[in-house]
Amino acid sequence: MVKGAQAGPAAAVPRLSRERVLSTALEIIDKNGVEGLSMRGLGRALGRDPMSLYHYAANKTALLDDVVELVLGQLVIDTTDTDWSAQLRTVARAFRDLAVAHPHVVPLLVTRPLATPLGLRPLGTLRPLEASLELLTRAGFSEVDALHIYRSFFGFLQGHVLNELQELVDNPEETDALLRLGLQRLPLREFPRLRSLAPVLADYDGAAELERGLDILLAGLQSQLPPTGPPGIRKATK
Amino acid sequence: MVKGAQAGPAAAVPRLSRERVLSTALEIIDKNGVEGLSMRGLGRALGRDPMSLYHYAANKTALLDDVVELVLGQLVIDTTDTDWSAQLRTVARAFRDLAVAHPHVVPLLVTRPLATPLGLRPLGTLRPLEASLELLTRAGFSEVDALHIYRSFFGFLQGHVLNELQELVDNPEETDALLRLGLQRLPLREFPRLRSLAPVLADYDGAAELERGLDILLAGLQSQLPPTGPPGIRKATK
DNA sequence: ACCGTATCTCTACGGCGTAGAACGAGTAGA
DNA sequence: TCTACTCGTTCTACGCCGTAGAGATACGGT
Repeated sequence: MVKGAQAGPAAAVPRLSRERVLSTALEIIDKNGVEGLSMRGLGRALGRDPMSLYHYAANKTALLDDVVELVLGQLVIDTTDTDWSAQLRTVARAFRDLAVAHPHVVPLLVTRPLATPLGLRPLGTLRPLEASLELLTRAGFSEVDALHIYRSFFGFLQGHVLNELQELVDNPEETDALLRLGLQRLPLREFPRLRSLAPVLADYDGAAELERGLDILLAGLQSQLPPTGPPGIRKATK
Repeated sequence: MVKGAQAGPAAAVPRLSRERVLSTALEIIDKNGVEGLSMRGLGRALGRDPMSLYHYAANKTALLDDVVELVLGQLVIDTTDTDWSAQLRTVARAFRDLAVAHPHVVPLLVTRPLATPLGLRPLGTLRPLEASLELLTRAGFSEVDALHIYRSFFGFLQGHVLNELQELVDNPEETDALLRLGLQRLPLREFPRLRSLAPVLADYDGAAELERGLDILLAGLQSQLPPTGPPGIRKATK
């Protein structure tokens, strides 16, 4: 018998690795949603016994945290950008792009931090926080203010994608907005406003809405929290 | 034999009802989290066969939607308030109070709308939307602007509670902030800012943070979207 | 006394996460 | 060359899960 063993009816698999495990998990989630991912199914997809996965993650919840890391790791923040609000805008767009590219991961994105304590999360999920702090303190904000801004900013982003990715369409083959969204079920008496908004709801533009929100938020931050620190020479917008 | 049948070794149960089913489900979630709720466990808690629950909900996901309705139904909006931004402030505080009272329900609150199309959700979960639209159009906003404001507002609220309810503490019996949050695990080189923020992170004040955020958001909305409609005589803050 | 309906129970199926022990191949030391 | 050890993997098994399908029971109206 050959030693390499590269053949086989189901094509023997090359080798297992953390990367292959996690990216396959992400693929399954992208296709079938979080509920559609099981250790057994993932094992099947990798041509391995489910138990072999426990070499790469302590348990299923840890694996989910790692999937979050895999996605959030793609979010790059340029901490050397001297225009902090422009940089945040760029990050916001990148974050939205990620969410739109992986809508089924969004539940994990917003939900895992409620279960896993900060200090135990995969490092990749904490880098955006560290980088934001770096960016903002370099821009002259105090550490405390930097944290406030980070929180408003990512809170806003999470709220935005949760809004944008809401399930609206009930009946895709219908063309009339009201029927498409299934709003005809709502009692006319109780929900007149909502029903009359059907056409508006039906053509939500996420990218535009994000920009509008950013305008408000960044303007608000700029007026409430002028950079106080010494680092560079400020333009003194105030 | 008696007809009432009120006795029994495990004290026969009075009667099942939608309300009892849902409020027991909520209790279990409050105690054990969403993952801790199973149809079988819920049946056990009610002294009934699990299958009897399917008389009150089509399946488990519908039951979860109904739990969201049970919680969100407690959010009252006074659509007759002539000061829309004050009313939103009140609603914001009530929403936060609900989230703090039922932290384990928050994952459902933010996550179920991603799975259930608008038109198929329990009516109680849509009432805050309808009421907000009513409040804002009465205040003179166009329907479209009212929707925009609703979205920024609830997006902000969701972002806020997700921030506030993040799991931070790793080691509760520790007194030093860094160790309490488990941040000593983070490589000093890569996470200097985050580590130095440990004491600040450790005493997060959710209520105060909410007010700060509301200040920014409401001011922003007020400046970006002055009421345009005709209804009442406006105070013309502008 | 009867029936229809609403409520509830029984049984069973296929799937889940993962504990515990065993296995096989590869590597390093003797 | 033999041996000991490690690492990735697999096998088997346990106790959960959601829920389909069919049947039992209780009850309100006639």
